[in-house]
Parts: sequence; structure tokens; C-alpha cells
Amino acid sequence: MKKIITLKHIARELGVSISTVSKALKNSEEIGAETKEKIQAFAKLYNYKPNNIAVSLKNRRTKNIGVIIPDIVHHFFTTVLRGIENYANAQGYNVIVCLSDESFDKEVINMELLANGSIDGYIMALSAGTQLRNDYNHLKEVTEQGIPLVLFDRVTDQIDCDKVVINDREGAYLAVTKFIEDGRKKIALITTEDHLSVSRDRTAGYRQALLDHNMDFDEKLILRSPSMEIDEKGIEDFFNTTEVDAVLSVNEIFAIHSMRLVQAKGLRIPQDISFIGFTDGILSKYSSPGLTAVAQHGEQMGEIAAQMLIDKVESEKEEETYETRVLEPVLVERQSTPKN
Amino acid sequence: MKKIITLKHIARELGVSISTVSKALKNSEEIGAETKEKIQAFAKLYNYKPNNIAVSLKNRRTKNIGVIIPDIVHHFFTTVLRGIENYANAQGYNVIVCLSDESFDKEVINMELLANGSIDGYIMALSAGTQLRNDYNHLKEVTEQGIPLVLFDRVTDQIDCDKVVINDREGAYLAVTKFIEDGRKKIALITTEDHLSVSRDRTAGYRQALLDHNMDFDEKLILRSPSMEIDEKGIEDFFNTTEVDAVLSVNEIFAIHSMRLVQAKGLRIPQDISFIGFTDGILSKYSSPGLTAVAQHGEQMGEIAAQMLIDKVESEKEEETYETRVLEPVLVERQSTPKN
DNA sequence: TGATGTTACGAAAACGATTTCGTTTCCAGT
DNA sequence: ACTGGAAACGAAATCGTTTTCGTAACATCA
Repeated sequence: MKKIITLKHIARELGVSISTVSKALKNSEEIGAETKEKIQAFAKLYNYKPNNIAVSLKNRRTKNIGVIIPDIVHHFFTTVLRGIENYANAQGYNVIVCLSDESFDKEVINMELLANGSIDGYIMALSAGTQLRNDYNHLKEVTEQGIPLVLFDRVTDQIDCDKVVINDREGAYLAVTKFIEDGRKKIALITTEDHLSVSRDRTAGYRQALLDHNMDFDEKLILRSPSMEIDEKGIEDFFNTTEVDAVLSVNEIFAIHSMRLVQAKGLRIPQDISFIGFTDGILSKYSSPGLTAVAQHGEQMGEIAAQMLIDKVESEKEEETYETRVLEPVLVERQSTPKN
Repeated sequence: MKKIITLKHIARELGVSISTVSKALKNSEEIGAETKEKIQAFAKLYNYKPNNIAVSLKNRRTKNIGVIIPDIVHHFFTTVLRGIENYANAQGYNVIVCLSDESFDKEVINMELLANGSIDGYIMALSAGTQLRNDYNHLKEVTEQGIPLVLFDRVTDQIDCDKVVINDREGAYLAVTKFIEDGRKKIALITTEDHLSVSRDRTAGYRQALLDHNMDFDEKLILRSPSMEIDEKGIEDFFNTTEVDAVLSVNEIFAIHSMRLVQAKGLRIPQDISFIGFTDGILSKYSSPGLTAVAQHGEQMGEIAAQMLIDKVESEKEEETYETRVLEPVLVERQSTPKN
């Protein structure tokens, strides 16, 4: 078993002081050429690596960033996470991932677990529980301590911090406009309750598109699931009782499930009914027919979030100016909507 | 901006020594009741939390575990990660995630990034690049330093450490046996080159099942993709030139893509051709028809890996005994195979 | 020769917490 | 009154680095 070696060992072994070793390894001009070479050679030989923990303690910088997301088995979040990882790693940062599981309590616990100096800043998407409860004190505490925080996708305007979102409203607007241009008359929306910020915005965009094209906004054409979990019964009932020729869904799973349902009823996609789903994920790509999707640029979002956070972490000045970056969604057309 | 408070601040403010504060906050019997109360109250008031970095330095324990996986936008790995998270968090550990991107170099870099005391141990699945190169010196270095390491799914027997795998061979065997029992004669295998340990084992299981049932093992029925990335052209050519009535695929995507392809050619699933895929992920569940899958118990795998690692980390003794846990796969039957 | 300047290195404080030994004070026991 | 021993607290070392500030030895210059 090879021992891990410290400055002290090198110093003792070579009969010099710890400070000399430290400086020599940093190639300081202060140290004589001979001594430097000797120390560097020794360090290389024994594969010396500075202890990160000690360095962190000294610098008050951990080079770790904490990411708290509601769920990891979810294409969009993993995509964002990849973006974060990419940028962070390139800058020499590590990413500590915590899952809130859509629960307020877990979100709080996770934040506290990281709050004791383990990280230099947070990147988060709010859990459904937190948004429902509308309680952001745990975020406030963090920002009040001056720890940088970047919120993405699921954000709140009750907290002053940097944010990255896509224009969810515009995404829905795009989709519904496409439906209308294709001559669809009964455009349904499958979404969740409005406490999720993204659902609220998407519903608003849906509504706006209808109104802007002189169509009725009919609550009966909206199915609101209590959460992002699939409610198969609810969806089935909805399609049994509601006549519809286009469906916009706030996530892939609702859309895919609905497609299979109406296909089983003998409807043809996209001739009889067309579909668009939010999140251009793996399901949209591989479903049959392929699902036209509102792409959310998850990876880019992650990169931007990481960049904003690291910029804040590394900027010495305590400017209290926050920025919200809004990414524009695009429609990725596949076979679930007619070609023009 | 609230300042973060340290033992020193409390000590100074209350006119006692740092040691007294430390002990008081740990409810030590050494400290008088009055003093203890005073200190604890003050600490609560100012929301004192011990600095993790300092504690880590003192204890030589970070309570962080490093997870290195090839890809995060991949259902199986995220499932495992969730299992790891669950167990680790419950034990008060944080998880640092690094992505090797299937590259040997990135894997090495990530390991080194964590190797300097940032973590108490590693959980890893080998990257394709590493398995191809067959070079495990970076792992050896780590184990030689006595840092605990648990390998999962993509493992190697060139390294002595704890491992968790599913019985890939048995999974393929199960699937092929099912095909044979259903009367299939031309059973294809879509896999990758054999340098990936899982592909090798699955191919072996496929072969064994055929031989055990007195059927020919025909290389022409095997399509080997160079990597886990989809090779659409290759798959199309394969189905155009090869007559087949059953397909076992080493991952979901190959299977789903193939299903769409043969459906487009007018074949009926499962009447004319049936499909089984490895990894019971989201695609299998939501494809049409639903894809019968070999479930890999990713979450359980993650939990076991985390448990093995934390056990090793926390056991003082330096026993050099390693264990390999083998999970048994199960077949999740859906509509891509006929019902019996 | 004495003042000044380099060069090359070491001592020590600091980061924040833990822990091992003291040390002081006070009181009981004889 | 003297000893012994709790009780309550503090000093200091320690974890491994970094960094500031000395300082010794030697060279330079007027």
C-alpha cells in the first residue's frame, strides 16, 4: 500500500522546510534552482499531490458546485446536468449532485448538507413541493450569506439571483400557432396544476395563442394532472369525453401515452389528431410516430448556468446585480404534426 | 449580508475559549451546565454550523463519494445514480458526479481531480475507452493507496475491488430461451464490439442458450455496432439482408429503432418478429408496442454499490477481502413478445 | 570598513475544528 | 491545615497548505 505523501514528508526527507517545498513546487523564484529541481523530482517520484481539503480550507474555495434537482431520471434534467458538468469540469470544478425528489423537505435538507462550506455556490431547479408551498426561506438564507445561487428552469421571482429559463410561454405559443395554421380547431392542453412555474407559463402561452387567433379559450380542453407523474386514468377519461384534433402536452410522457391511447382508438396521427410535446427528449425522438417537440436546450441551459455561477464565484466584487437569461425555444418537427 | 460564524467568533463574543465552545456544542460533560446553555443558545441564534472543510481536514474523512460514469443522459446510469444518491444521502454522504464520456482520458482526469482528498471512495462504471484500451493503471493507483473502490456494471477482473454486476450472461440466456420457447428459429443479436464487458457476456449468454437448445450459432445473425451509439445505416442494411424472426438487442435504442424499421417494412410485432431489449428503461415502457426487456435493477445496483463502498470507508480494519455481488436479471414482458 | 542589497531559505500564522493534556479552583475528608 | 480529587475550563497540537515576514550569508559599492 503506497502511502499518500504530504509536504511535511518531502520536507523532512530532503532536510528543508515545509515552506521551501511549497514554494519550490509552485516554481517560486524565491527558491534556488538546485533545490527546486531536487524537490520537484522527489515530488514527481512519489507522486505528490496537494491535499484538496487543506487547500480549500486555506483558500476558502472548494472548487465544488452544488446542483440540486428534483429528479435525475428525467431526460431534461440530465441534459442540463451534462451541460453543467461540461462547463464546470473545464474550469476545474467538481459537481456535487443532490436530488430533492420534488420534495420541499429534501430540498432544504440537501441545501443544508452543502451549506457548511462544502461548495462555492448552488445551481438549482425548484422542487414541485417548494413551488407548491411557496416558501423560499432556505434560498434566502443562502443568498443572504452571499453564497452565489443560480436558478434554472423552475424559478421564482421571490428570490433575487441569477436565473436561466427558456421562454416557456413562447414555446407553447409556437406550438399552438402551428396547430392553428394547420387548421386545427379543438386544441387540447395536457398540463399540471398551475403551481409549477413552467406549467403556468406554458398555459399562458397556450391561451395567448388562441386569443391572438380569435379562438376560444375553453377550460374543458385542458387536462390538469396533479403532478408530473402520469395519471393514466385521467388521460383516458379525458380522451373518452373530449373531442380533440390537436394536443399540446407539457411533457413527453403525457404526450406519448396519449398518442398510444388515440392510436388504439383508431385515430391516425397526424391526419386526425396531431401532437406536440414539451422537452425534446429521447421519447419524442424514438416514438412512433416521432413526436414534434418544443426543444428546451437543456445542455446549453446547464452550461450557461454553470458559467453564471462560476463567474459570480470568481468575481471578487460584491455587485448585487442579477441577470435572467431567457433561451428561446424551437419547434422540432417530426411525424406527429403534418408537414407543410 | 449575514456573516458565517465560526467557533472563534463565538468564543470571543462569550469570553470563553474555542475548546470550550467546541465541547459545549458537542454537549460534552466536561462543560458546566450554565456555560453550555449560554453557548448553545448563542450558536443557535447565529445559526452556527461547523465548517465541513475544517472537519474533513481534521478527521481525514470528507463524507463525499465520487461517482464516475460514462454518460449521464442514459437511463440505466441515472437509475444507478439515484440508488447511490438514496443510500449515500441517508448515511450523510454527498455524491460528486463525474462523466467520463466513454473516454479513457477523461476517466483518468476525473479520477485525479478527485484523488486529492476530495472523496472517501469511488464508485465507477468503466468507460468504453478504458475497456477498449484495457489499461487500468489509474484504478490500480487508487486501490494501492487504500482508497475504497466499487465497480459496477462495466467491470474488469484485472482490478481487485468490490463489484456489483448483473448476470448479463443469464439475462441474454433468459431472453433467447424465451424466443426459442416461442418457436423462433432465426434469432438475431444486435450488440457492440466485444471489448465492452457487458456485450461480451450477453453475447456469451446468447450463444449458450442457442447451443443448449441444439440450435446453430450463426455469426451472420449478429450485428456488431462499434459503440453504443446508434448506427442507423448498419441496422437498416442488416434487416434488409438478413431474415430474422426474433431480435435480442443489448440496449433499448437499437431495439426501438429496429422495431420501427421492421414495422415500416410491414412486419407485425410480435407475430412476425419479436423483440427483447436490454435495460428496462423508459423507451421500452413507452414504445409501441411495449418492448419486452431484461431488467437490470439499476437502482438496487446503485444502493448496493453505495452500501459496499460506505461499509469499506467506515470499517477501520484493512481487510483486503473483496466481494462481487451478482444481481439476477428478470424478464419484463410486454407486447413485443407473444403472450403464453 | 561599514552601509546596502541580493539570494535563499525558514519560522510562524492562518484557515476552522477537534482533542489531548494540562491547570485552576473549590470542596470534602482526615 | 493539608491532601486528594472532582469539576470546569484553557493551551496547544494537529490536520496539510499557503503566505507573509524575517534573517542569515554573502556580494557590492563608495
